[in-house]
Amino acid sequence: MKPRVRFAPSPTGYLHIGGARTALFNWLYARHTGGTFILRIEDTDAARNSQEAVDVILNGLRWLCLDWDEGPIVGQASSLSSERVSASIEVKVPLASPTVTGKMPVLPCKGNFGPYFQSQRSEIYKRRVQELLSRGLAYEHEGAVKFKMQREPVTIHDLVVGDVVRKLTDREELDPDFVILRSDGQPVFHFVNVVDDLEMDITHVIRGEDHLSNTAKHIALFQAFGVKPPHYAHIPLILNPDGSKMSKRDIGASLTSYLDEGFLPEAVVNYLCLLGWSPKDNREKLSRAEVVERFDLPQILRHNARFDYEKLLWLQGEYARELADDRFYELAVHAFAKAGMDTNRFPLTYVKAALDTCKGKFKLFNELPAYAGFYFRDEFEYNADDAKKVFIPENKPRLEKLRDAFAALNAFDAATLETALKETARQLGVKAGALIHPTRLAATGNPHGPSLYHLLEVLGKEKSLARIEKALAAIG
RNA sequence: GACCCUAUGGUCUAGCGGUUAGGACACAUCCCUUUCACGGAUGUAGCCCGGGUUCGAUUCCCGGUAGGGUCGCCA
Repeated sequence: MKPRVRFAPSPTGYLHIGGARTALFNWLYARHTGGTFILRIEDTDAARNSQEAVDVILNGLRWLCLDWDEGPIVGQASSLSSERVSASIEVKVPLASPTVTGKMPVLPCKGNFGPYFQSQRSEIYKRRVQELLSRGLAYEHEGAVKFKMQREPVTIHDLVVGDVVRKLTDREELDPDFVILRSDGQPVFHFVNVVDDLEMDITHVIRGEDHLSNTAKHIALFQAFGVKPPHYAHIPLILNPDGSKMSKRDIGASLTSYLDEGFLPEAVVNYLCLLGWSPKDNREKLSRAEVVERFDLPQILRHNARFDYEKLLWLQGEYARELADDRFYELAVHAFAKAGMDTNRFPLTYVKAALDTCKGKFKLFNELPAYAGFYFRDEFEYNADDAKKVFIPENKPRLEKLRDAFAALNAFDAATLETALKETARQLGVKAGALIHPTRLAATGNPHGPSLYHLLEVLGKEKSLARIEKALAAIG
């Protein structure tokens, strides 16, 4: 029987990076085994539910290209533009318009085990509570319904951790029973979670280790219903760099923050794979297909891992460098637009030529406007520290001579510019650097950037000379 | 407090009853490039502590310590 695995987030308007990795591991296991990946929305907390909150989850998964076989159908109205989804990865999520009824998310779903929103499954839960009640396995208590928990230790057979014998804590020793139906009539998480897994024929539960202790309750519930519990795999948690628990308000805890910073989803996915899982052959950079092929539960590590932003950034650089041109342009244009720069005002060939000089030289797309903004605006500040160093009186006559040399040029391509600059330096009896640095600052305002000769070629003779002229005036 | 999980350089990890304990990120130095980035080379740095088993433990067992998790009418 093919595995049926699920990711069951609750819509809080926020998708934790750890939750994203849980989704990823579930997805990987389903794809590796040829099983079914199910997305179930645990929206029992009506107060927090909204279409937007559900969209955060759906869009987050779509961004990471984690497609699901059963669950809500994603609409085209998604706030995430499709161009941000890797072209190299087939997205199986069918597109359709979502229907929204009131405040509750009622997206059309696919799959034969629906509904996939817990808010629509109350009848099922009611029936299951009655079942336990009538069989004497649960009882009413102060308006709520409590489940008669066994007092003996429960053995959890975990695919990652191994056999765990969960004994009662001293509190549970006093009263091991727990509430399954609140006095307001709402069933609690432990109960709905088990009932849904049971009704949806879930075979593997892959979730964070924070659920390990509570698994005893879940197993007891399955047994009460006379059903064999699914296989459990508890994966280690993601910690802050300082080793503390990564909670909602910590930097980098939200998946959305990586999208906002201009990370590539393939870099995020690759990095997340490496956190708590290893291919064990010293390889780090792995394509999605390679991970799907190698991924399996026994290779999952047992200890928590700290989030290493620098390593993610390294992977980001790796993937950014080898982006296909079309996608690179799209992401770059998007980054400029986000920074308030409309590159559409410039000829497409100019934009592409400008971007070509930047490819592979920056990592995050959010860095791009600062890195290459000089291509798209003539007004910019000179880097103060660098200006102090290179906009000095003795450089003025040198820069004037270079301006004259450039002005005399017929061709204005990188090779010609390089020759002219080096020849000018030779005549001046100075190192090329004495001309390169002030010219770079004049043209871009920054001490760092694309290759000087190539950037001047893209800028063109007129703009290049104008900027040198302007710098000359600034030197005074 | 009780119960559970975990422990290899700063970080992510490979590994094994006998290894010069391997790789990656980061860091340092050098080369390339008169920017930055990339690439190349070199280097600093590690088996939590204490017992036990064993001819021999980083590896197996026990204890300690540390970190994390769970004990809700939150999910």
